[in-house]
Amino acid sequence: MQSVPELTGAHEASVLARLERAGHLVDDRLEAALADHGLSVAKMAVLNELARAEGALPLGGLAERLTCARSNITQLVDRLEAESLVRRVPAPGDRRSIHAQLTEAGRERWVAGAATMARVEADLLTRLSADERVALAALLDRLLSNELAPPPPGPPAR
Amino acid sequence: MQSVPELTGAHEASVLARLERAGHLVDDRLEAALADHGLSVAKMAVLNELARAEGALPLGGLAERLTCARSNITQLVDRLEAESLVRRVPAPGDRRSIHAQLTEAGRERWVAGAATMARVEADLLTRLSADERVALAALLDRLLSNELAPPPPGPPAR
DNA sequence: AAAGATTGATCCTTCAATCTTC
DNA sequence: GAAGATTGAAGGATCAATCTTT
Repeated sequence: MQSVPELTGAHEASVLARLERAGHLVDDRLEAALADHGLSVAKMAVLNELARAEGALPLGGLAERLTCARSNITQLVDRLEAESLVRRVPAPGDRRSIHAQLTEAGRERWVAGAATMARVEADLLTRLSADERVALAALLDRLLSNELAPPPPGPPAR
Repeated sequence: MQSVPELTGAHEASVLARLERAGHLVDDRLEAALADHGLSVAKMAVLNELARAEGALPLGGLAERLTCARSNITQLVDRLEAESLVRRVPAPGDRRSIHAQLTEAGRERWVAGAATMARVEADLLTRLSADERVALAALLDRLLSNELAPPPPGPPAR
């Protein structure tokens, strides 16, 4: 049993730990509020894209916009279709492709869900002043700048 | 929320959206790095508690420390035990209770995993100065102050 | 062969129901 | 009956393999 790892990590971890907790807090609040409408964050993401598209979208396109695996979309749409919130329609030109479309019920649920999400988000941000929101956004942007540019020197982490 | 609904809405969402993305970024990096050791963030959380405990912990106690459902621990420990990283031992005084204990292999994997996590975390924070880290932590704390005190006036969100 | 979608396996998480022990 | 743990069902996500169409 060698010496306890971390210690130097304590300082760093605390910032990232807060970040994780904050992310989960937002997630949990949204999930809980959407559950009242029989919705979830994952379902709302699909409904959102479909509503913004003002028409049908290929399943692969949905996967791309939500940056997730195509098989994930297959199952998500399965559940949404079982609830009649979304409909699968054959793609016009290409018989390989399948498009997803909002139903009337789906559009109504989306409206309700979007209103709920906006309320939860506004609620969470009441603790921060306008200046603080700007400052937080800026700091997160600097952290996120990492996303497309993994540091050059040495292997990232192994 | 009395002024310009659309604009403030977009503004709020962008801060929260960044928060979610940042949270996922951290998660994904940790998950990818730990995968090289056959570990995951969830498994590391269990290993961490067991290592800190310097002995055996009841499964219910683990669920409490990780603030998750007890059934989650059951399955997590199932998988860890299948890999011989953790061992289930009968609790001394109470025949209802079962304790989990790190094996030697488990302790070794934990050491490797902890080192990897520390590296990933340090790596992610290189983009922020010491001052920025402090500022970010403070802002997140204010956001988190919401956690145990859901605003009193009016129904939270429905 | 490559693109689009699905299926099957696995992991992570929760809830409700169950079983044993207290 | 209540506490501790497990099981079963389900949502959510990923990857590898498969099937159809291009």
